[in-house]
Amino acid sequence: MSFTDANDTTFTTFPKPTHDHSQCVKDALEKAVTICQVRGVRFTELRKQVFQLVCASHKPIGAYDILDTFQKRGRKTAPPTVYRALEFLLEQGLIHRIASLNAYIGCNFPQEPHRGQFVVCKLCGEATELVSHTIEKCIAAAADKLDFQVHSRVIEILGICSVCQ
Amino acid sequence: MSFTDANDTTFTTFPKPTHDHSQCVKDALEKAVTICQVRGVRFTELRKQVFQLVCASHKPIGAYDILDTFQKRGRKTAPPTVYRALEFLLEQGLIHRIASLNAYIGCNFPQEPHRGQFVVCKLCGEATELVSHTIEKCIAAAADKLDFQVHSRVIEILGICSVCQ
DNA sequence: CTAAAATATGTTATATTATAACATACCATA
DNA sequence: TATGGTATGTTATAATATAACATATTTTAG
Repeated sequence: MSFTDANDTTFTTFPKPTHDHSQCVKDALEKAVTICQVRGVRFTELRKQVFQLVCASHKPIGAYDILDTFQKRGRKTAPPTVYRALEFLLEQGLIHRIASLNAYIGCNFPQEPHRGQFVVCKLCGEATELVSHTIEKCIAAAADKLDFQVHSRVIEILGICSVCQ
Repeated sequence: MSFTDANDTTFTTFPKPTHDHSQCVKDALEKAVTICQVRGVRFTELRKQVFQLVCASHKPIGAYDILDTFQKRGRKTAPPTVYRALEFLLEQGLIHRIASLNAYIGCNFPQEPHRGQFVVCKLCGEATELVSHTIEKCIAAAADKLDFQVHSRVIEILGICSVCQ
């Protein structure tokens, strides 16, 4: 599912339409449970449900989509409930926020702390995560030159994926 | 004001507090006028005013800040007026949008089409633009690997600038 | 020069995304 | 089992952005 190229970039490929997605969500959830256990943080039922909704597709999902789903399921929910769960998941690195879409996506490498880099298809909405050490290095070098302390980065590549071309 | 390093990255330095900013805005405006003339697009009074407000500082500025300024000046203005001017300026590459801040900043290299990369200080709000060809190349390589057509990118580095440390 | 078309702006209303502030519930542990 | 910390519920509102339609201005073709 993920591989590393000559440029030292780790990819997840765009998910094949054929892949077993329910398994994919199950795995992610299991991983997340373990991570939270190890860290001694509380992966509550609410947080689990939000996490599962975010992971329910490989398309970034909006906070209000999550809200709508909860409401359709008959759970009376207000925005802060969703946003607080998202905040927790972001802090734990279990999901990422795509700033250019105001949307959230499950993280493919939750074990290791890292800054995600994203490739997002403007047509189908599918997104995939990269971790390019070359880009990291290049940013680090530039920051160093400017004597700038990097706290976080937003790297998002928008365009058309191979399937949609 | 701008220089290029060994990594093939063009920087604008964070603006010195001492620099002659009114001159800086004047220059930017002049450049913009020329660019629009050459392209045969209309740099109307409204667009000029919005451009000048965006360039009035080196901090990214919000659409509603611009709106407020217009209103304080006695001009009755509604959001679409501002957003349409911003849209024009973005299309012409005269300004950039900082997605992680929902804010807009003047472009330092408006002549050449390029994708800006930004370094933004979370304390003082000052921002500076990079154009790193290494990052470009790295992204291009990754996109190529994924058979992905790149339309646009969002690259934003957030942290603390040298002055604020 | 003028009518028609294209472009730009004004105006009203509303959509979308996100947070503040305070109340209540739950849970770990001493 | 009281207590303090953490999580969630609830109400209201802030902040950002766009839709839809009306009017004005500019450009161009005849």
